[in-house]
Amino acid sequence: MSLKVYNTLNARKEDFIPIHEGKVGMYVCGPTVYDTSHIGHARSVVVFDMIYRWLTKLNYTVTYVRNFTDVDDKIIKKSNGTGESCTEITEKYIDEFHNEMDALNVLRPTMSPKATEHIQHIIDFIQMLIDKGKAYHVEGGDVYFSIDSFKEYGKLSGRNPDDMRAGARIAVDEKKQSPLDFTLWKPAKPGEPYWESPWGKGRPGWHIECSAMSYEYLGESFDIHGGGKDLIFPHHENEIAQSEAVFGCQFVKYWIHNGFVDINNEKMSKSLDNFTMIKEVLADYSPEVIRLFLLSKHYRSPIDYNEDSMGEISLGLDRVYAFMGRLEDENMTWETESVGELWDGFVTAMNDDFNSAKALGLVFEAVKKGNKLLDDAKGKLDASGRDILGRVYSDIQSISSILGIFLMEPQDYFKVKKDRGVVEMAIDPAMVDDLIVQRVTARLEKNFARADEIRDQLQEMHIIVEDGAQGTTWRFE
RNA sequence: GGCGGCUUGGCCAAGUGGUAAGGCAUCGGCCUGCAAAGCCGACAUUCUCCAGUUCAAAUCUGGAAGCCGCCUCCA
Repeated sequence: MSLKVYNTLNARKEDFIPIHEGKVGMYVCGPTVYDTSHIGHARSVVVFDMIYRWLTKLNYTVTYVRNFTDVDDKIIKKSNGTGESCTEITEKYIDEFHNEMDALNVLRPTMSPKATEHIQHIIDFIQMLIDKGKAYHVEGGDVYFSIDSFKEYGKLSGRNPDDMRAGARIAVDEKKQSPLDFTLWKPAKPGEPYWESPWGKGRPGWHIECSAMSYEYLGESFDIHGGGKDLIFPHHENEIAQSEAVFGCQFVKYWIHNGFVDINNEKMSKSLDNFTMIKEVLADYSPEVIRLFLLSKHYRSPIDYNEDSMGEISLGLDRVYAFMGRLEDENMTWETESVGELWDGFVTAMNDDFNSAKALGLVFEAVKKGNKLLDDAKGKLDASGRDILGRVYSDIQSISSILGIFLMEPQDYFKVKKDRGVVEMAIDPAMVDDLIVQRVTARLEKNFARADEIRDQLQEMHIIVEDGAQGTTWRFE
């Protein structure tokens, strides 16, 4: 049972066979650091984090590179607007990005290179393109890639250069030999950041940094290149053109692209003013709820962010933790050697193009079965029951290390949730405990009217009372 | 205009040609003083529609309708 990956390049699922046995080179396009990251960035990062973890679990030695684009027109524009230097801006947002991704329990890539730290590599790369007749330098300092020099242009996005030439939406630039040619190096205007180059003072275009940096860290040819669907054209198409034009061999074997996050069924856009930032989401939901949400649909499908979905996801997470809590009450321990049905199903799901949605379905199915087993045992689990549940317990632990969820101790999870509620609702826990004690007393005295009155009172504070075998507990709804 | 994708129960959603996972919600039941939690049962003879291939199709082919994305910065 081997890994299958949907490859954008061939528009089908393919067996994953790395170029070098046992090793995987993976490059994912990171953010342009000129603004706060939104939930869409989080999806891409979390999805590739899951992929990275899974490849590692399959015993591949993975070199995972995710860049920061820290030289760009948008950064310059922001700098002109705020008065901060470009470096101040990029460092601020790189820090913020790292903090937010750490909060979301995302593993750091092997390398996180910045474009500005690879200017010489970029210049060398452009020079190689010029030397091979694939790029040209025009008066004024621009260097363009020549589309006509690369016959396979369009193979990733399924576009035909002739059709595109006819399209009215391509801006025509007098200096370009063909309207489709794109910028490799652009001259600096007064006041703009610049680097010295054979073509004068200037800065790199957007696409070239990824070709240069991926070559630097992963070589001429590597296994996986990822990013959001929107990058297929023109960004990734142009990367292929640059790299294959220079090296004459296949740039990337598997192209993986994640789908978008919609907000209330609408695309995030400036005009709708509905960009939902990661920090806002983190303020409302726990990191685990966010990860669970982002992984609850297949990574290539669009996913809709809205309050109802997040509420449902949150309930689902409670359910899993409640089950884990029950297992721990039975003194289950983590036996790494023991592998159960759940893990086998999980492996199959993950090997089928990283189907985390299917995998999560399996977890819930196991929770349901496990709960039934516990109920049927009525507190007296036999050896076979303990064995089955022990495997489920271990399997969920293993799964948690891949999906990056279900990582907490159940009691801690519910405590954190409760603490969060206490702060948000401005509740005094001592007062709640006092009411609970009063209610317990009333119940002992069979004063059920009083007991229910107290419960109603707590209910108004969004507090649910639960009379369990180990006594009465409370939680927020 | 060019390219691509999606359409599965009230909602979200998985689905490998062999007869519809899972979650949320709802309705019964067990448990409970009553609840909550948990469990059990019910809940799509059917997968947008039409036609075709096949012993067999949600899954393949052709067509129609609706929705969405990319082609300009975008995860």
